[in-house]
Amino acid sequence: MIISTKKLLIIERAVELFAKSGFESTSVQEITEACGISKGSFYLYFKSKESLLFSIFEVFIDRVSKKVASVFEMDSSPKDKLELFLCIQFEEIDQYSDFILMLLREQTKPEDTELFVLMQQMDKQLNDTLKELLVGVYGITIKRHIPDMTIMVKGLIKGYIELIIMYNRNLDFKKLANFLLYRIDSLVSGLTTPFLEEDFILKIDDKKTT
Amino acid sequence: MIISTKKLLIIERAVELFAKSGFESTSVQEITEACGISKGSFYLYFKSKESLLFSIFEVFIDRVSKKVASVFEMDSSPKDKLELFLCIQFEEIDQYSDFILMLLREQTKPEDTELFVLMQQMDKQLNDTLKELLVGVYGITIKRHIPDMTIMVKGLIKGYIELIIMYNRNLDFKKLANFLLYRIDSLVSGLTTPFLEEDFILKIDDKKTT
Amino acid sequence: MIISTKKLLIIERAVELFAKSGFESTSVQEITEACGISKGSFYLYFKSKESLLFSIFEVFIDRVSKKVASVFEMDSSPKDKLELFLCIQFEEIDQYSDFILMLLREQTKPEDTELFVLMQQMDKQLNDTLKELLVGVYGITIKRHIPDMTIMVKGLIKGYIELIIMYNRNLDFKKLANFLLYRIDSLVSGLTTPFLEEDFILKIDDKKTT
Amino acid sequence: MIISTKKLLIIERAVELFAKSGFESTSVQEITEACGISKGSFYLYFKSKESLLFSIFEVFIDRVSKKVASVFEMDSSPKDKLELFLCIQFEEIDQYSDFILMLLREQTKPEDTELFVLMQQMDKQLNDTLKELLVGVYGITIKRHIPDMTIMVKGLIKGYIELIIMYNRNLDFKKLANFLLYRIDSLVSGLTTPFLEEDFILKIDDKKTT
DNA sequence: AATGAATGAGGTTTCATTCAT
DNA sequence: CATGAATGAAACCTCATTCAT
Repeated sequence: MIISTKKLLIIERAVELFAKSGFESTSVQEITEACGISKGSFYLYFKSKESLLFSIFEVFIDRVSKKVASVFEMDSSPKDKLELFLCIQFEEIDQYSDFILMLLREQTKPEDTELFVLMQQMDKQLNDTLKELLVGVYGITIKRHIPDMTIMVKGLIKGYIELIIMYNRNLDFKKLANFLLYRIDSLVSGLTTPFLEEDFILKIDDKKTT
Repeated sequence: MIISTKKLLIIERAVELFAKSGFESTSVQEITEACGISKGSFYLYFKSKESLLFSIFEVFIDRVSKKVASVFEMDSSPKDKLELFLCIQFEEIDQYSDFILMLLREQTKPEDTELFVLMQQMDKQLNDTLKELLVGVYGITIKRHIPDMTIMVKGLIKGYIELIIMYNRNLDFKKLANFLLYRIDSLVSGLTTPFLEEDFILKIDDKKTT
Repeated sequence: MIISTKKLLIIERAVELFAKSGFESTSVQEITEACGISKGSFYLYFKSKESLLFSIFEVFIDRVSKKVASVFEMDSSPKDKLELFLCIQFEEIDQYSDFILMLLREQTKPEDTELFVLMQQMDKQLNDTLKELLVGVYGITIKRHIPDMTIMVKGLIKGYIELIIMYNRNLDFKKLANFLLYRIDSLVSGLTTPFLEEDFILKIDDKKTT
Repeated sequence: MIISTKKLLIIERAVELFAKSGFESTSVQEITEACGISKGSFYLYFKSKESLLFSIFEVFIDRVSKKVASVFEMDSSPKDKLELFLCIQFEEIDQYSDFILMLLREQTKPEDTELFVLMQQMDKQLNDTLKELLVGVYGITIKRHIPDMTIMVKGLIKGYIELIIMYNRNLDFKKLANFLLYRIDSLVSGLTTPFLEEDFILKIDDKKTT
């Protein structure tokens, strides 16, 4: 991931503009104007408007991945790792929140798009990470509940992220992560029969990678 | 809410197309072709492309509202009502799922749009309903946890809805609702100190209505 | 000129609307709405939107012609007739002023249009009338000056009509006609060499009728 | 007033087309075809079709203003200046005649349009110029007759201009100006009681500038 | 590397007119 | 006589992209 200064400039300005008005509604013209460069120059750095979106996403994923990786390299208890992981989700998404909101809104579905693939890879990565963390914390007995737990933990995270995004709330991420840790505990302790089959997530993620 | 047959036809086809390709990326041309009518006819039934979006939303809200209202009128235990409520969310959103996904993706932010107002009203209504149901089930001692519980329950619902939407999974909504009912039980029983203040949701919803 | 009640209703409402917004910018829809009839009905009475314009013009010409004819039938001095003629011009055009203004603005040039022909016939009629009146007042010696005098008298009339039209001024038409009578006298008394050839107007009007 | 070559090309071709078929009836398509450029290019030079009209008008006013200004700077008798002024009116309007005719026909009334304002400013300027010239030639005793004289002189000019415009007559402008100079003399010498009040024009022009 | 003029396909919308009822 | 749903051509305008300089 080596990116020229100019390319980064375009990415940064574009993130802001996309966040404000959406992808379709932001013209290349507006982007180049915001960068103080010519329209022609844009195509020197990006093959198309869509490829810019792709680059933005790449940069974002790169950042999150690095942070998550650092969590695993740390020498702390599984629970602390899970808590840290939750915290990172909030921190990162807080920074890119407007852009993420745009992505949610605009990303056109076509399942073959490069961008879509990227999003799915990211989701799979998130699923894997969560699984590892949950098994780390609750032992292998949790395994049959992984699909449900993954969905539910992601749901809880999303619930609070929406608050951050939609209402620009400044929340104490550390406290929130700690709070959620105990909610996850509650959920786990109450589990009996899983709703989803054990290999549910697996199946989905397999579809993604093939 | 009386809607002519033709208008309803357009709405239905449009929901499908919007779901597939997004709002901006679906042309009026495509919609009318899918309906087997002329481009001019479209504007007989809708003032503009955007007003179609508005109508779609109205129809959706109308349907959900009626169903939810029927839950409250029923003569069953609070828990059954909550379970039924969860079930309705899944059923309804299953039907309109693709369209909802599109809405999430495309709805341009401007906070003054009629459409945006409609969405917020719907959210407030959802919050109120949830609150009433939760208090019904868990008593007034739950009150200080209402903001967190609202966010979390909505998060759990969203988690599974995403499954439905993204992967077109046919799930057993009744079983899912029952499953979630017990998860909510677990969450409630583990609650200690709230993360959000008691009047948090209130504040947000107030901002919406003023 | 026998016109059905409904047809007259449409004509009247259309005159108002055309005057307000112009011909091109007034839709048949608006006209029929103003009349409280259906769009289909319009085409029962008029072959097309343009034919409506034609009808309006016909009605207007019919009115002016009748009034002018009555002047000639009167038993008064030539000068009084000329004065009366001037007065009629102001009165009539005052009534239809807004519509006339629209006509000036919008009438598309194409020299073959029925409407254009009608306008030219009307102009020729005006020229003939003026000629007869001027010769009546100033004798046959005025003949060589008829082209110039026609142009100039029409110019003077137009100058004041513009005042009426553009600024909605309520002027005393009788006084104005009398005032202009003396101006015409001044002009005639000062004439030496004509600027236009004697048969100038003739040539033009001939072109019109062939 | 610096205008790019291409912009000027569009203006020139547009003037011709507008003159032939009117503003509303001339499509941007037709204009660009006449210029040998693409539809998209048009919007590189003009924000909208209406703004083109505005530009055309600006160019025209600019030209006339410069010519009129040069008359005042000349070192000749007042009468010669008036004659020259009349001549310029005919010359300029001859060149833009068709377009002017279109303007008369199409300019939609709304009194707040930028274009409308421009037209009124131009008229006021014309009134002021005429007043100055008339006072220069006939002395201050003419003052109480200025409103009537302004209207009438403008009427006379218009009478002949219509000839030029409607019938594409090539007239000898110098001879015509000289001819009209004597007609104005006649009119002035015959004046007794004014028809319009002395401050009439003033009032109107005041309304224009406020 | 950088420009910006030029393109043209495609978008939304309007509207005069027709025709089955 | 009357209706109003339906049509489809044509209008204005936007925008991603290309290319000669």
